[in-house]
Amino acid sequence: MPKQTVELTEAEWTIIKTVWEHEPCAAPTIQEKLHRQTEWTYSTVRTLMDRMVAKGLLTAEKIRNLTLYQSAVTRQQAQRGELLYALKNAFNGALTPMLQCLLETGDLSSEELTELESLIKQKKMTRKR
Amino acid sequence: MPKQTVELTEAEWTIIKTVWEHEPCAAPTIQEKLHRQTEWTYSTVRTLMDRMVAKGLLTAEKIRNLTLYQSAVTRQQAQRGELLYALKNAFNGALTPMLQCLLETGDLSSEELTELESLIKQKKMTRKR
DNA sequence: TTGCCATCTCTACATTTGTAGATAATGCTT
DNA sequence: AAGCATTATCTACAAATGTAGAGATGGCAA
Repeated sequence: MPKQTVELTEAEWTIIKTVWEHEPCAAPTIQEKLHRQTEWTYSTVRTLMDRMVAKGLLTAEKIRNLTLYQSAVTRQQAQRGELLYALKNAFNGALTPMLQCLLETGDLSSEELTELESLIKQKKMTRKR
Repeated sequence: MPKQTVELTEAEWTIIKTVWEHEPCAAPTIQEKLHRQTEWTYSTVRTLMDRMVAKGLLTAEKIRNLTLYQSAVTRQQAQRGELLYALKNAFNGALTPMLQCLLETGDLSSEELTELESLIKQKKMTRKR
C-alpha cells in the first residue's frame, strides 16, 4: 500500500521534482541538472537521495557501479501530502477557508477563474451521484 | 514592516494557534491549554515560545514575575506563508493546479461548492475593475 | 518569617536537515 | 598494465527542531 501521508522537506522537493523528470536516473545526473539552481555538490545530492531511499521516498537499484533511482511516491501523492499538511496545521482542517485564502493570494486571470468554475461544476455533478 | 514570508514549523503552528486565541497570555496558560493535545511540559512550551520570540513570530513583555506573550504575525500572514510555501515547492508556483488538487482532495458539500462559486464570481468582478 | 507554589532561567540532549570533504573502487582507454 | 575519469562510500559537522530536567526566584498564605 502507498504511503499514507507523504511529507517532504524543501531539499527533498527539489530532488524529487528532478527525479520525476528523469527517472530512472543516477545521482550524478540529478546533480548536474540541479547544479545551476542549487550549487549542490555530488555528495550533497547523493546524501539527500540516500536518505530519501531510507524514508521510502525513492527506490534505488544498483547495477554494476551505478545506482539508479526512481521515485517511490507520485507527484500527486506528494502534492496531496503538502496540501494536507497545510490544511491540518494552518487551517485546522477547514477546506473552504483554505481555498478562500488561496484565491485571495493569487493573481488569477479571468480565464483561470472560469476554468475553476467549471471544475467546481464538475465536482458538483460527481458529488451528487 | 511585517515579515513578508512567514514560515512555521509544526510545533510553532500548535503554539501560535493557541496564542491567537488567548493573547496576551503567559506561557503556563498555553501549556495548560495544550496539555491534553500535546503532553508538552512547561519547559517545552516555554522554550518553543522563546525561540519564536527570537524569530519574530511572537513578542514578549515582562511584567514583574510574569512574561506576557503576543503574536507578532497574524493568522492571515501565517496561513498565506504556508500556502506560498506549498505553492512554490509542490506546484512550482502554478496556482490553478494547486486549487485543482485541493478541490480533488477534499470532501466538499454542495453548499460549500456553491459558496466557492460565488467567491470566484466576486473575484472576477474585482479583477476587471 | 517560613515555607510552599508558581514561574522563570539555564542547560542539555537526541533527531532531523542541510551541506560536503576525503578516500576508495570501478572501469574505460591507451 | 597504468592512468584517468566517474561513481561510490563513509564520515563529519553545523544549524534547526523537538523535548525536557534541575535549580533559582518571587510572592503569598499561615
